[in-house]
Amino acid sequence: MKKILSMVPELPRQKDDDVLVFDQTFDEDDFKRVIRALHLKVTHQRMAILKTLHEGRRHVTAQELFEMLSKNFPEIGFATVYRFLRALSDASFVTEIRMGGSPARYELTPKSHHDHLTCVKCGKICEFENKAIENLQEKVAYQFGFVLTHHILELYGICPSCQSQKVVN
Amino acid sequence: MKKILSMVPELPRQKDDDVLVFDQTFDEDDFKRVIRALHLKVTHQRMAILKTLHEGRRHVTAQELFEMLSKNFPEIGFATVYRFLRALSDASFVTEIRMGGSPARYELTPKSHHDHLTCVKCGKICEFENKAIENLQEKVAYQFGFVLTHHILELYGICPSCQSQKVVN
DNA sequence: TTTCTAATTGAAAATGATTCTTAATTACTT
DNA sequence: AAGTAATTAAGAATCATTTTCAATTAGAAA
Repeated sequence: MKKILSMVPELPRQKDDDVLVFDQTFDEDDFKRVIRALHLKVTHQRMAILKTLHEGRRHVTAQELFEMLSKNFPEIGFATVYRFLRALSDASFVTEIRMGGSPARYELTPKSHHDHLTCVKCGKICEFENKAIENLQEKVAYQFGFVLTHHILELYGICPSCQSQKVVN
Repeated sequence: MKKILSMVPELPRQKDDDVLVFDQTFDEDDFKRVIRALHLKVTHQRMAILKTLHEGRRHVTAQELFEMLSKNFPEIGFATVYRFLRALSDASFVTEIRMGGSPARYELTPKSHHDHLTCVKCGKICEFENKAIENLQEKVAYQFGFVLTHHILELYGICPSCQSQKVVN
């Protein structure tokens, strides 16, 4: 039972409702189950994509994923990668993160939902979960008569190490 | 083929820290001031872009803006629109909203910051401001040692009128 | 006002991410 | 093992956006 701690640069001070998020682990059979749940056939390519998403770095772009896959799987096409990522994210098995105009990044949807705190200087991504914020979001939606389906919360700022860097321009 | 109806569809129940947001008004001289503040020359095109942004619908795409401009200004090119929107948003005079893979939408940056609540069925956009959420965001950033620069909070859900619609599919 | 020059423009080409099309291959029936 | 519908790789197509470039223009200087 391997726990993956994604790119958190330095241990933040933990306090009340902010927690680090860990991924669950999957084996081959889980992947097959995921693919079948989408009413799709189990192919080498799809297995490889899920495996790579699971084992590799978090928050990868479709291009990065394609390049990682190409090493073990030279004949894979990126249309296949995009196609399957699309299917996975439509069904919420992966989560798509979009920032600015840059390419979308993908990760296996973590069990417990989390949001991102990104450094605008170095691009470091921290993850957090904050129930208090989520409760307030529900409250806002309720006031407008909406039923919430999901949300995107992306915080941007300057991380500790970039703060202590000299401004060179 | 989703129509985006901007502005607030029905008056939401107002409660404590959620408030509707209204833009300030600008005149020609204000526009000139904005352009000069960017160290750019005052041109017909730039004046027209600001005017249209100010008078037209909120949350327009560059294409929509281009089409609105074309009516009074047939020879304008969309490179000009994109170019100036970019300059304006780099300097935070306009705010860029990106959702999913669809084209960016722009609005003159409102005095008071607000976030969006979007209906996933009809695309209706409501705006809200919630200081309590923003305070919590600062708190999260502080816990990670970050200094916040900005944030994106997009809530998605089903609006009252779509909730009461029969499911056809 | 006229002159000058660097900034700006429109048009079209270029780019980058993503999606579609195709004929060939493959997974899962029967 | 055979049949067939789904899937594939490759590349073309698309879509939003950016860049290029020669021609025009804003605004400083004379």
